[in-house]
Amino acid sequence: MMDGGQMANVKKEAKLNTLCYQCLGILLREPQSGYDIVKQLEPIRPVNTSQVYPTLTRLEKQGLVKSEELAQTGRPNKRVYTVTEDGRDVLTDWIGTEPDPPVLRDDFLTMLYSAWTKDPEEVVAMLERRLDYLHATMQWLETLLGEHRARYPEEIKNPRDWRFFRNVLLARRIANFQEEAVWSRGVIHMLKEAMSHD
Amino acid sequence: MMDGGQMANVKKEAKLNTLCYQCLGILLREPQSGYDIVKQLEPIRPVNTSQVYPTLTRLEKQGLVKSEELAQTGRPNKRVYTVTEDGRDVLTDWIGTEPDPPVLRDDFLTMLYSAWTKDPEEVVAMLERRLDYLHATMQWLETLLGEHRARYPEEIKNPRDWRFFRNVLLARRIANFQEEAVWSRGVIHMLKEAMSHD
DNA sequence: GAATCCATGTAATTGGTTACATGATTCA
DNA sequence: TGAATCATGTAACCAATTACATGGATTC
Repeated sequence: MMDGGQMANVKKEAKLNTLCYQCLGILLREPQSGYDIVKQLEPIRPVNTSQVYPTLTRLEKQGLVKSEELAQTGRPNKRVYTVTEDGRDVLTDWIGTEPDPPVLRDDFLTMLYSAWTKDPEEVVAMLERRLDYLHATMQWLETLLGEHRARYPEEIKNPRDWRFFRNVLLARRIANFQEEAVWSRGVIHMLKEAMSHD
Repeated sequence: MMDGGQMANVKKEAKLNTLCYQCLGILLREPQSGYDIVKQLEPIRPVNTSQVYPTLTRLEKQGLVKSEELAQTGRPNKRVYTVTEDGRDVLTDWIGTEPDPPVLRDDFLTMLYSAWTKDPEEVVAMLERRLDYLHATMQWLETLLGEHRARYPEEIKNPRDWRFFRNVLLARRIANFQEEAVWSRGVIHMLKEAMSHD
């Protein structure tokens, strides 16, 4: 309050990376520890503790989050982080700005890129294993989505509640995997067609 | 030929990253320069020259590619790289191994994750701008795919030709964008529904 | 006259992964 | 008895981006 002008400066100087905004977003839903964040972030963006802990320390130094030690019995103490007013402002100022184009890193597709050097049968086998992976991941995501919808049947309809966006973002990922499964089956079909003409 | 045993060792020691395999794959299609690789890689995986040039130097030191200077008139000389036998072996040995799970980096989705802090109208505006981006990118990819299919109508049917895989991989990216566009319109619809009930 | 294309690189910095260190509790 | 979960961190390394440097040819 007293040094509002200085705080505004801090806000403008801060150039944060994606992980910072992801941490702020997750902590705004509910205050929690670095360990919790890593687990919550797993379905969206796998990240290591060795990256999260220093990030939280940095955010605290910048005054965007604050923390307090929470004593626990039978397990190690927790350091629980909460988003400050400044942190919330930095996050909401960022939302709506022009994002960088999305980037997909997928070694499987890199392999397919040069799969013309392989026997078509081998490529079919690769795609079939990929389908197994896609189905397994989809089932996991569908379980998460089902639980979410069962637990918050009303909140997921309210765009002012974070559960609305968790609902649609989970649905999007599932649709994405579904679409890749359809495509994979199409490519398998094309490969088998071509093989039958030899 | 003389030191085949040593070469086999080199092959096994080499632990390459994704970019290395992408460079080997692109050079196996056709020998070309670092500059060419950056441009060819653009629709799949945007990468800087400052990462590609050192990578090619490293691959050459490992004997996986070889290069020769190509004199040009009216423009700078080119260093054209070609994949060696060892390089081809390293690449084909890698294809078919278990790939790391794919990772999507997308700041737009990170923004949506915390978009419950914003007015639903603002979120609708964000999604509509996203649709513009999606349509523009799709049109670009569809142009590339159309040209490819027109130029190689026979080759794209042959799974022993790299053009087959370029065809299906481009189609996959387009389907992906298409699917996200459908999803975006769905979310816009849900937001407008919720807004009308206030 | 300014911007873009062609062409190759180095240096500095940030982002991200892997390995290491510690230690109690719970479950198979 | 060994593995997994909870919990926090540091150190070393590899991956990737940004900035810098150079310079002729072409296009607007």
